Amino acid sequence: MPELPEVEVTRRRIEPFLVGRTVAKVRTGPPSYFFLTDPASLRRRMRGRTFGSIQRRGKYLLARAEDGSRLVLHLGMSGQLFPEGTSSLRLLSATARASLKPEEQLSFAGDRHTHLRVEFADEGPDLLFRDVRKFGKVFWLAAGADHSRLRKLGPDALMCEGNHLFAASRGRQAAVKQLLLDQSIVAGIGNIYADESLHLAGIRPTRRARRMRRRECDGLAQAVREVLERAIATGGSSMSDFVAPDGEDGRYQTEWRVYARAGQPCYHCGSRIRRIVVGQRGTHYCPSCQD
DNA sequence: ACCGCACCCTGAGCGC
DNA sequence: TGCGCTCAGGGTGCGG
Repeated sequence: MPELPEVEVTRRRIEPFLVGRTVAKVRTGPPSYFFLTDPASLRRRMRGRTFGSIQRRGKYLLARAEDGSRLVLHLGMSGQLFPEGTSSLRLLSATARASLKPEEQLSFAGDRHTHLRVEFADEGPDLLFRDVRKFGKVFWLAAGADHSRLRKLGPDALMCEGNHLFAASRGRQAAVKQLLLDQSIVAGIGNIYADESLHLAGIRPTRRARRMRRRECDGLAQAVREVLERAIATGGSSMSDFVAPDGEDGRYQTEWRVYARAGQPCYHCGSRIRRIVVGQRGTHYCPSCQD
């Protein structure tokens, strides 16, 4: 599931395939809630644009055209953004993979889950946005326009600060983990990095936010930044479907301390990692390191 | 203002 | 072998 590190890795690797290129044609799937801008309108508005930069805000990507209009993308749960011809087995489900010959698995051309394809005026590869679960989002923002989804975002999680977490947690009965997952408080943290950050900070995910002391908020903010920076440096976490635009897997999943490790020993103290549910999310923690 | 929960979707993995 | 069920998760929006 793409969170801040996976989105940032995607941004960096997609940049050379986007910046400076002019859109010749856009192909889309049918209208669905995936398209917050109607696909016909999106195709029309993108044609002829030249992209000047691609930025990230929380888990959103914003590709900026020369006139200040922007293509906004959210990868949702299973979104994949990559140039045509990317070779990765993760672009296919296990069953789809099994039905293909090995040579057909090497280069992905598009399928029914590919909702957006951008063709450019040059000879370079198309850009594809594939999303099996369709929780991703695409919309177009005219120059100077804003969108409620972007307006609501808190400061980027890479800039997470203790005083901000402390202020935001005052009077909140909810678990501190839910605070971290609230994109309007800090933008970019998802389920994996919330659990990982809380373990590094030694704080139990169920701790009521209002009980957090100032010093603990400082420690948690630092842990969030450390975990996210390390995850970016290792190419993000690859589970079933995250694939960077160059087809390479991330490696951070090999460094998970608690996520998906229920029943296994804590690397720090040897206690068995527990799995509980917090705010309808699977939550993993060490009962002895985190209190 | 805050909080719990339903909802959107598909594939994997299970039991029968 | 195959069907039907459950689960996973981000973000929004609803009702309490």
